[in-house]
Amino acid sequence: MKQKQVGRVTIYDVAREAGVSKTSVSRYLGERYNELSEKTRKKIEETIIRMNYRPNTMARGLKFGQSHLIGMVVADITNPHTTAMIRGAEDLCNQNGYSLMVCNTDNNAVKEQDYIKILQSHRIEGLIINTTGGSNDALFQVKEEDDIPVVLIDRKVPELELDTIGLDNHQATESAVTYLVKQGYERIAFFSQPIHQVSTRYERFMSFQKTLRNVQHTSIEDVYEIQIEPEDSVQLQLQEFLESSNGQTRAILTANSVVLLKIILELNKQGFSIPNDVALMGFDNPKWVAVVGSGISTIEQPTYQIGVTAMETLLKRINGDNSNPQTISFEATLVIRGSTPLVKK
Amino acid sequence: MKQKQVGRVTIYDVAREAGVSKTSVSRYLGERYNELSEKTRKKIEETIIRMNYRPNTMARGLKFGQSHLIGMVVADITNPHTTAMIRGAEDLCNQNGYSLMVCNTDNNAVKEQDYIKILQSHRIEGLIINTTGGSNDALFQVKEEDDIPVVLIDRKVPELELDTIGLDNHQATESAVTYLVKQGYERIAFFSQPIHQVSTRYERFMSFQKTLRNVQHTSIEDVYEIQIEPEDSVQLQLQEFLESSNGQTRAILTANSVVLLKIILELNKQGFSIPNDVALMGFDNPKWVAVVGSGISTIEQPTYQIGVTAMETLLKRINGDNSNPQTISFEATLVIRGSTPLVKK
DNA sequence: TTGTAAGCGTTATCAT
DNA sequence: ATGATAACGCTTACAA
Repeated sequence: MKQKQVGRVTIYDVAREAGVSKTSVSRYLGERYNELSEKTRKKIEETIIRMNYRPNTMARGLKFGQSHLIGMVVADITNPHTTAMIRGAEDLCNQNGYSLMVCNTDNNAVKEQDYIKILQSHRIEGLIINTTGGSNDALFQVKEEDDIPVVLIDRKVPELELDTIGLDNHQATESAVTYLVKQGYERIAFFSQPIHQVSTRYERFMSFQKTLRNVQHTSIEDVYEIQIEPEDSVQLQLQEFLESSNGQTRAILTANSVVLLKIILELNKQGFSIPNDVALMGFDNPKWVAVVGSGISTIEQPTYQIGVTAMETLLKRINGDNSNPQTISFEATLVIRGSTPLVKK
Repeated sequence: MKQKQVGRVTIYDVAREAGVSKTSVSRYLGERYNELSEKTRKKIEETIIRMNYRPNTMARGLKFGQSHLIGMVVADITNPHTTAMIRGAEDLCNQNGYSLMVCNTDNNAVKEQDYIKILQSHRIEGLIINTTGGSNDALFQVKEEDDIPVVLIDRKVPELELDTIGLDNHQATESAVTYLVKQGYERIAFFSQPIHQVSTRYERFMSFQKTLRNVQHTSIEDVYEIQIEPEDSVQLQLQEFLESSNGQTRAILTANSVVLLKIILELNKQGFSIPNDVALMGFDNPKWVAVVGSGISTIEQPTYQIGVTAMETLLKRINGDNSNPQTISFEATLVIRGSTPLVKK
């Protein structure tokens, strides 16, 4: 029973057309030209082009136990930070003969686990994951049982002992908070989506508290965990902060650009002015922040580079590097714009 | 010689462990439980879970000539419009047992062709492409020779007779231009990246001209083709427009959000005010436009829905629909914000 | 230089 | 109800 996919040319078809054996065609594909006569080689070359033959990756993969596939699981593909990392990973992926399967989990742990299973079925040779934090067992299993290298990107999972590429959140937060204090802000609030489970938020939160205590010697903790979806209480939380700090100079630090945008929308809606009523600074540096008011100051990450490095690390592991898992943390850069001016006394 | 990938469990391993034949395991996988005794079934089930077995998609694919893979080639993954379409496509993809391979071409035709080849090698069962316009031969070949359904998304290729899902650019442009004229703008300019080759830009440009002639009875054509990268001449082009229209009320329409951002940056840099010096309206509706000045008016596309529909169309074709290629054009919605106020006479 | 045959993991066919 | 076997497209010993 012929099950062959309609229209697909196989190595056997090429061999028949060229009047040689499929072994010879395979030799041609493997570029082992020294094992081929000039004539045969030409004939095969011509036939392959004419028939538009493309080697079947699945058959090759079956033979070698290799898929040439890398899995990349991201929490939110609509986030510019994510897409920049994808570009970095993809560029390197292709330069090394791999293809990238990008999977978007929408921050949903169940989706994440499902995707991991699918990727396992596709016999990916490596996995880069920006995890929700809800699939530790699955990740452990991929790494230890399947023996497939896993690189965490952006978000850490301390208990997992995996290569981790991301931002030096402590340095980043510390420099941001220190800067805000130096600019003269008396009350500084930190706004983030739910802090626990996601390491980036947690690290930024911890460093925020710590730095504030060290630099400002305050015991007030203006930390707000907000919900972006579905119903948001941001409005109330914002009011709470602004009322409690009435008369003081104040600034808001946001954990990422999604929160940043939300805060700006709310401030606008409630008629507060940036930076007169409240200064503003946020993690991530999407291009649009330059055109909001007199510009929003941000904490820029080398996003593309993070993607590249994650893939580099993965490739090293694929190529047999067995050294201890490492964490690479990139330094952030403060990009100062109009939203955090020096406070006039 | 064992070439088996280290650590990967096969159907044979499961069979041995469970003390049955691999046929039985295969029956279990195919959920043909009526051909299995209760006891055997339990035993297999238990073994599969214990060994963490995952069926090998490549082997399955080889057998069936199916990969369960869909290719999606996009021109710019950092564009929010693109990522929204990807989400739509991906959601539907997964609901139907397919996986999506997303490839980013950076608007580079060579990269696009390379990706198409790779996807062919992976024996994708369908292709969704937001094409640069530089791989018509390759696309023709995928469709006609490989007999793999191809759906164009966003950008059309008239000579190719393919299903095309996108925006009704004529309706969108017409309503935008008409609106601007009604608001009282005397000079309206259209800013776009190079117009030819990319159908969306071309259609918007054509409708821009046509509508302007019909509604404004003008023969002035303020059309500017700009380069975003590497060196940009936007500054000069902007000055040219603003000087030549000195004394008139004027507006700028941008072909997409990338151009929009560029224009805003330049206007800011040169000290022009929106909307006092020039009104502004752009295609696409990224979230940030709401917080720039008093908001930028935009032409919103149902991006997610476009992605979903593209995938729906592809699935229909995969399932054997042979009817004539169709073009589905979605209606745009004007989202009016502060950048296009009524001109006071 | 060229070809034959076995095997990769899976499913379908045909026995038993 | 269960198992042996062939086949999918490809590569590689091994043989000629």
